[in-house]
Amino acid sequence: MNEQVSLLRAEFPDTIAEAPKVEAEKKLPLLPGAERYSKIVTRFSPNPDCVLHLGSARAIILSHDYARKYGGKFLLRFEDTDPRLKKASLVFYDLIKKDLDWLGCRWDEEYIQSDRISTYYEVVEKLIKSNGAYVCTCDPSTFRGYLSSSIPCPCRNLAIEEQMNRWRMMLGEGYREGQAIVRVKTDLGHPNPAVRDWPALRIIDTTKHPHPRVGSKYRVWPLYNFATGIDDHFMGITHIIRGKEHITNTVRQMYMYKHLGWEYPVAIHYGRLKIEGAVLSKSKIVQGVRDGLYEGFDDPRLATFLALRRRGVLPDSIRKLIYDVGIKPVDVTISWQNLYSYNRQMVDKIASRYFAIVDNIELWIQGAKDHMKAVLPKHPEDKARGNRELTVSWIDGVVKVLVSRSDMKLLLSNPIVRLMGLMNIGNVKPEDGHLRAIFKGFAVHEARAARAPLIHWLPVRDLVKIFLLMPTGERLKGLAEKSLADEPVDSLVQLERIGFGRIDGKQDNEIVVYFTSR
RNA sequence: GCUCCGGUGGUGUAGCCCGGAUAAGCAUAGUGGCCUUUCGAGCCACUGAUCGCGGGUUCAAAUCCCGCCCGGAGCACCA
Repeated sequence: MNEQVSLLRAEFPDTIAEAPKVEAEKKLPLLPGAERYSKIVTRFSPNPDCVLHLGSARAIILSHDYARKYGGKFLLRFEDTDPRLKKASLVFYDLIKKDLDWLGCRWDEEYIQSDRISTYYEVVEKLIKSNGAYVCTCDPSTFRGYLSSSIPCPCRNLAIEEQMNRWRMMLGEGYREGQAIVRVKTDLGHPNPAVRDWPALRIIDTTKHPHPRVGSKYRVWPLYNFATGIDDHFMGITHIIRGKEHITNTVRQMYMYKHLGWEYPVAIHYGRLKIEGAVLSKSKIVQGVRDGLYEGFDDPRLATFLALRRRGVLPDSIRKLIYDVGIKPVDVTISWQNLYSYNRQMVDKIASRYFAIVDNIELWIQGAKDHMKAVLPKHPEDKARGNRELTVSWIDGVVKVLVSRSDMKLLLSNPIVRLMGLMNIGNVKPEDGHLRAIFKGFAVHEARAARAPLIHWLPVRDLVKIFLLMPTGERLKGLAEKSLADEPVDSLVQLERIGFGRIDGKQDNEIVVYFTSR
């Protein structure tokens, strides 16, 4: 068995889930009402009108992980029943699945509501025949009038045959868009007017607004509560984990369940998850991308999963964050620091170290010998990873290195400063366009004894250009040691004293690094 | 306005349902120290909430009750 695992790991490193997840899973609180079911079934049901972002993380991770924890099933269901206002786009069906894969939330079954229209038609007929629904032809504003005074509209109590007749007219060409709607009967005296006789199916002119998948095949489309309620029942969902904006929807749907003699699943509602400063509105994201305000759905300024992945955030960091936040109905505004902290704990172990400088200044060192070599480990705790070597030589009788301009103050105010892995220097003075310093020995312990700051540096030769993309969208040009070029695309690295990043690509002798965090 | 829900240190969370054990645990951020050829990780210490406000019940309340204030969600032929 172990042999097989190690073989698998060697061949397909991505197929094996790693340990941190197990540790995090311990913190998942018990699922309410789990004992009532022999098998837990959860679902994630996005509208494919945008890519997924951090705001969906609670629904996805909790639904998936609870299903796994209890040995149940996790379903993916695309809710694309609005060809007009919240119209789906074909690309998003695919991108959403990629997001889920990346998050490690593999689904057991997949459904698309636009494939299930006939099911909804069957149920609505059953519902009409059992006097649980009716076809309303009232003008919306007149209907609202009846509703607010708890008066049944003239359509509500028509005979069932007449209702069926109207329903067939809806399906045919008997009514135009907006002229008829199916409503589910509830309690007209319900304290919340929003619950009273809610709309279940409406007509959409799909010749004008074709559905991206099924075109103009259907003109009667179910609304959210109807489609979701039916699917949750037929798919055997035991636990619905969704945002608290759906609380009244739960109340609405329970009326339908009662009409049909179904048992409503356990519904858990969580609050909105925001992250400071980030735009988490799907319409704004889509609009921003379309207008060119963002580079794409993976623009580092966005909190989409695509962007987080590109920036080097690991899915398990998001998972840990979600576990930490829990399932309360209150809205939470997470700080990026929190995410970064979880991420660092994992990335620190895997990221190799390199020197890089964004804004450099030359430092000329007198008294140092020619041909020096600094040997630094790629990872301080994992020596097996090997070393990187930086060499410096005399140029016009001095050793020239590059240091970060941001270290200037530190260089000028300390009697001794250590260039990591190379030597100690002192007497730093600014000169026209560069800094000048004097060699002060090699010994680390001397630097430590003098409480000398340690700074990173670069040789003036053997460098690669880097292009650093910051989370703010800012683009910084810089230089890094040559060995950074050996890092494969997609690997996570630490640019020492700058922060963590992900190698995004290499082009024109330049390495593109997406900055993750300090 | 109506119908719901919630308010614990900068941020997030535990505890409250079944009131008492340290007048509040943890994480993160902040500060200091140790360690260390990174401003990372690790270790240690410190800072920081009288638990939204006021009243009540009780020997005892963050935990129960009432009022108030504040915040959020819903009130679409959207999901």
